[in-house]
Amino acid sequence: MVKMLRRGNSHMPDMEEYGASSSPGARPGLDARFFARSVHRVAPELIGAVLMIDGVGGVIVEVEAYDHEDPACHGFGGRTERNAAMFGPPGRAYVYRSYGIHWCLNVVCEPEGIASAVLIRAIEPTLGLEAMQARRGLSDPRLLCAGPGRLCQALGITRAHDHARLDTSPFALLPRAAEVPLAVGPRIGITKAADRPWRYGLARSRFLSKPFPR
DNA sequence: ATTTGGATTTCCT
DNA sequence: GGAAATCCAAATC
Repeated sequence: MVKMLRRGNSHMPDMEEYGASSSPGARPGLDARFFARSVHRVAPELIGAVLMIDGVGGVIVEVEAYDHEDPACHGFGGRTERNAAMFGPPGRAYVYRSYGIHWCLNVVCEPEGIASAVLIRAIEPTLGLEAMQARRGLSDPRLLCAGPGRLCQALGITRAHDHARLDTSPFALLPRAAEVPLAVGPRIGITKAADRPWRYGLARSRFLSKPFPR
């Protein structure tokens, strides 16, 4: 399924309103106010945004939403040491260890105390390609950041970034510049609440972790 | 093209 | 002890 995301409508303020972390001459980044809303509104708006760490990164092409009433959400069963960031302020990173091997990056949403987050699942690598290729031991751009574990390896994201703000150094997060064709479908790799269509992607992108069913 | 097993942390029963 | 928001390579269809 493909539809166009509109930039502004009567229910939702324009994304330009949310920028606060501006520096002279730079487009304002997405800050805590942008993320202090329903995770189901935030997630699709992240498609097309640019994520960087120390200048390395690219365009977000795939995310998934996890809300506080969602059995698949890590915060659903209450706070633990691992998921503590999900219960903290919005706009921060929640980084967890997946299958004992990989790191996965989320951005915390909703007002503080409501455990929800957007899992960043894939980006199109555009900035600092050589750094990403070196960390991944791969050259094929299509495989560099196509998956939550892969993109964390490419960007050098680890537990050290858990709780970090995404609107200040070393991170930067810029809103998408224009409308994007959006794909929607069920989330990947979960067993609980697997039917909920809360995976969003840039339609027909070659940099997705998997194509969207059509 | 699709399936399988191994690597290994964190949390829950 | 076992499952999990994963990835990779090897084997088999």
